[in-house]
Amino acid sequence: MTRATSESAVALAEPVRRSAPKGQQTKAAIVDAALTLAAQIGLEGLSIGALAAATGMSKSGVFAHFGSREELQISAIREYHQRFEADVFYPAMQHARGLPRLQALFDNWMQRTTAEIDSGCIYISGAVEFDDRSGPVRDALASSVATWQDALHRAVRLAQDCGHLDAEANARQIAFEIHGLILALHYEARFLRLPGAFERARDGFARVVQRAHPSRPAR
Amino acid sequence: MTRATSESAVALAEPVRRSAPKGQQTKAAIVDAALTLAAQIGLEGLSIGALAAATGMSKSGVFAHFGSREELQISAIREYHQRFEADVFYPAMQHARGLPRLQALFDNWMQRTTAEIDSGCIYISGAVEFDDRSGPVRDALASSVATWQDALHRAVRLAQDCGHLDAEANARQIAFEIHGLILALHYEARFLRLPGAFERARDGFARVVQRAHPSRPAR
DNA sequence: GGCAAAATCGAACGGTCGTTCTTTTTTGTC
DNA sequence: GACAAAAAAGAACGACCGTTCGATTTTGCC
Repeated sequence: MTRATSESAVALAEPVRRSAPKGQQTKAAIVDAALTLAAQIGLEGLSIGALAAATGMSKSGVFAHFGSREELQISAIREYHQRFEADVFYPAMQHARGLPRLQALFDNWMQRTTAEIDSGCIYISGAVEFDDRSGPVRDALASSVATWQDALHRAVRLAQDCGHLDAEANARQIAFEIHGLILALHYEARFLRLPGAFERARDGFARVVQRAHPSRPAR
Repeated sequence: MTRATSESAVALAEPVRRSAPKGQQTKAAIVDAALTLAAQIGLEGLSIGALAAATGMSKSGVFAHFGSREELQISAIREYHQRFEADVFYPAMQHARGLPRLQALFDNWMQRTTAEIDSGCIYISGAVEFDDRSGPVRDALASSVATWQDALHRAVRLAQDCGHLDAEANARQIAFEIHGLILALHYEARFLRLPGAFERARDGFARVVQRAHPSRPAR
C-alpha cells in the first residue's frame, strides 16, 4: 500500500519527534524480549537463539544489533535499571522528604519485588551469576546496584536530617537491614513459595524504622 | 608394589570399617570436585566435561557414576547439606539451649557464609537458579533449605521457651529477619565486595535479639 | 593365577551455543 | 522509480553440551 497523504501531514505536524529509524525500533523490541527472558532464566540464560525465536527474527539478525552477547546483556541491564528507577525511585520522590519518602521507596521496592515473584529480579539473580566473575557485564550490574544503594542510603540520611530518624543511628546499617528484608522476601516467596513473606518484610521494615525512631524509649 | 603384611594387620584390627569399594571411593571424589565447582559457578554450571577434567577421568567414566546430570546435581546438594549440618548445626547443639544455642547457630552460619565469600553458597545461588523451575533437583534443594529453616525456627522457639526471648514474639518473623541478614551479608560481601558487611550482619542479629528480649522496656 | 564383575575409557550421536561470513531484502532519500 | 545505505536472513564454523554404546582395563574373590 502507498503512503497516505494524511500521514505526511501528521509527520509535518510533529517535525521534531520524527519516528525512530527502523533499526532502533527493532533493537528496542529485542531488548524488551531480552528483559522478559532474563528475568525468568537469568542473564546467563540469555541466548541469541532463544531471543531470535521470541522476536521472530533470525539469529544473525538479532546478533547484528549488539555485536556480542555481552553487549546484549549490558543493554538488558541498562533497560532494567531505567524501569527500576521509573517504578521505584521516581514515584517515591513525589513524597515528602524524610520518612514518608523512605517509606514510599520501600513500599515501591517491595511492590516490585512481589510482582517479580513470577518473573524474577535480575539485580538479585545477576548478583549470584556474576559474583565471582569479572568483565563489563559484572561492572554494569554492580554499577546499577550501587546507584540504587546510594539512593537508598541518601533517603535514610535525609530522614535523619529531617528528624524523622535518630541522627545517631548508622544509616548504612539501616540500609543493610532493609536490603536483607527484600532479599529474604524474594528468597522465601519466589523460591520456597512460602506464604506471608510479604507481611514479614513489611513488619520488618516497621521494626527497623521504629528502632531508629527519635521518640523511641531509651533502652 | 605388593601389599605389606602390616596393612593386613591393620585391616584385621578394624574389621567392620573395611575399605569402601573402588567405585564408591571415586564417586565421593567426583562429588567433592562437583561441590567445589558448583560453589563457584553454580549448580547449573556443573558440567560433566569440566568435572572429568578436574578429576582426571573421562567424561563417560564420570557420567557412569550418576546416570544423569540431574542425579549428579542432587548428589552435590546432598553432600552440601551434610557439610552444612556438620559446620553449622551440630557444633551449635553443644551450646546450652535457648539464646546461647541460637547465637551459636547464627555465628556458625555467618562464619560459613563469610568463608563462602570466596567460594559461594549453593543454598543461595541454587535458589536463584531453580526458583522458577520444577523437577527433582529443585525439590532436593528446597527440601534441604526447608530442613535448615525448620531447625532455625525451632531454635528460636526454644529460646522463647527458655525465657530468653519474649514468648509473644513471632518466631517465624525472627527467623525471616535473621535469614535476611545472612542474604544481605552474602550479597554485599560476595557480589559488591563491600567492607563491613560482616559487622553489619552481626549487629543486625544483636538488634533482632534485643528487640525480642523479655527484659526490653515496653514501647 | 584365573575369572566374573565392576569400573573406566574412547568414539560418536544430535543438539545448542556465539560468532563470522555472504547474500538478499528493506528502508530512506533524491 | 532509481539507488545507496541499512537491516535482516541464511548458511556455515568450531566448540561444548549430555548421553549412548561397545571395547578395554581394573578390581575383588575363589
